[in-house]
Amino acid sequence: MIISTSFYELSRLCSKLESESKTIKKIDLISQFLLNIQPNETNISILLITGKIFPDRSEKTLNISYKTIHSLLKKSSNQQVLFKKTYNIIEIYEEFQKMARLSGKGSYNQKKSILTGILTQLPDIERKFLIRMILGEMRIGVSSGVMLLAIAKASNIDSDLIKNAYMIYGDLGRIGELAIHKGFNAIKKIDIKLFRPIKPMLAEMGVSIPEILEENNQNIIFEYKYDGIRVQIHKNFEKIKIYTRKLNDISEMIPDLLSRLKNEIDSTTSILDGELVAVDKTGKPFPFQDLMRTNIDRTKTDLQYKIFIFDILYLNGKNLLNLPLKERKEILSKISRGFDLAKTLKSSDPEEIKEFFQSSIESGHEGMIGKKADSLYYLGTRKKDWLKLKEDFSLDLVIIAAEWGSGRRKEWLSNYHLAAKEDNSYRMIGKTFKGLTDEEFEQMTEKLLSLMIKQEKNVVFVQPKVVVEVVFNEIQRSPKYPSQYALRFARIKNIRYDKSPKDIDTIDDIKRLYQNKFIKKADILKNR
DNA sequence: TCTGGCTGCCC
DNA sequence: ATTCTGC
DNA sequence: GCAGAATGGGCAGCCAGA
Repeated sequence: MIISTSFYELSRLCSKLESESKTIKKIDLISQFLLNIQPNETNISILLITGKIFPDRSEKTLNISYKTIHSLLKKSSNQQVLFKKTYNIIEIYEEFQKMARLSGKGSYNQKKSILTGILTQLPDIERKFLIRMILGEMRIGVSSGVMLLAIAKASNIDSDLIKNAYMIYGDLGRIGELAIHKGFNAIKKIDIKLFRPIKPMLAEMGVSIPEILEENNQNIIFEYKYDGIRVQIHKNFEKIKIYTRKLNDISEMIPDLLSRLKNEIDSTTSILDGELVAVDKTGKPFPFQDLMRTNIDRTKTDLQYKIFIFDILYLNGKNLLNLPLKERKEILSKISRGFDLAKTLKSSDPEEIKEFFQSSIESGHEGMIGKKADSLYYLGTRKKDWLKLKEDFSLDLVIIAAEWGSGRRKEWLSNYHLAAKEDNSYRMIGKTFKGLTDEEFEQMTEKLLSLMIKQEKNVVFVQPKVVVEVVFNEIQRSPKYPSQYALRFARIKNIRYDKSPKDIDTIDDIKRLYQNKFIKKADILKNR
């Protein structure tokens, strides 16, 4: 007789994982669990433990998140349920599938009633983890990385092989199922397949040009870093698809480029890596924000899409991932018949490299990326082999409010509302939670509480006294903040207890910075 | 039919 | 996306 | 050095409710 695993047992595992900090022990717990459940539960258990519900390469979504769950919990908290149902893992998963299939009129309410049904029946521990699964935040210290190791342990297959299979296949649950129940040969067989996107390699943050040169033995290829959407192009003769970093298909966004790719890439089959941007007729790039505005009337602008290709992963049936970058680049330049390639520089002269960086900035781009010339293409991971440098800016701003954190930041005010000066008041231009150490969070919490004016829900409003130096990468148009501006990627660089809020930067300063960026960037509002 | 809120997905 | 922290 | 957690802004698309 087959005994299916209850959702309670899965929740118990999650609970144990939450209280266990050692990675090795987590791996132990998970692999034991995976070996004890039924074969047809492996796939979905892996997805649920890692908070995924649906695999990376999947169009399915629940369209349920924090707000919905919060409102359901408020309503259902006083309902008494007399007959509790016990769910097994598969039943829970079927409910998720059912919710994902719903769409159209009445679907949202239907989803809510399904979810309420489940939530009211589940005991606390199961409810807690079910909610976290839906939110995609398990907070149990297990994401794909640890899960891969657990699968490797349970299947007794080398973890690098498992990892590689996952990065190629894009479905951790299925990889686990194959590894544990079909074994080594099934995993080894997994190879790149056209129109099944693979996880792109990622870059780490770099500090400086000398650091990049030193890190990589001077043997570096530098490349412009374009501010757009990372895209992976799959091409089989006439058929072309474009995928994003998270493996979603965005081919429909750029029909013009598809036909250019047909004509200007000389290959029968290929997979290419690049960045999608929008430029005006002089070649100036539009801000990222405007690249994303796909539903405005484009007939009144001179906006056109471009992809700058910088890598090739596959050509005419051959996997190129294990060729050194410089060889992949050579192949790429051979097959491009006029299609745009990312601008590159091979040099170890710091002065020349600095000029290259400056020219990227002057052309309106984001910065540059230094890549080790003999590095292989590591799927889905950040490696020191690729180091990025971006232009950044800084402002002195004042904290006008703060939000209580969650998880390990529960006891601290950890998310700060930042404001610039305007006349004699302060106008909010964004939030940040980045840049402080635990110790600094602690001190900052104490300081801000001493300046508290009032608390509303999760937000503590304070007298504008604490000045911080905030680093960011761009000033954006904001539809949400009264100042009409917002900072992109804001983080605190320094706490300036020495500085008075009277002397901080002003909304006028910010406005000027915003307008200045259009010297280098294209302006979508110009012709409208 | 319009508006606003929520979610997902880009960064 | 960026940053910090524990392993 | 890696993996995970904690959170940022804007835009499109969908749905509910007025």
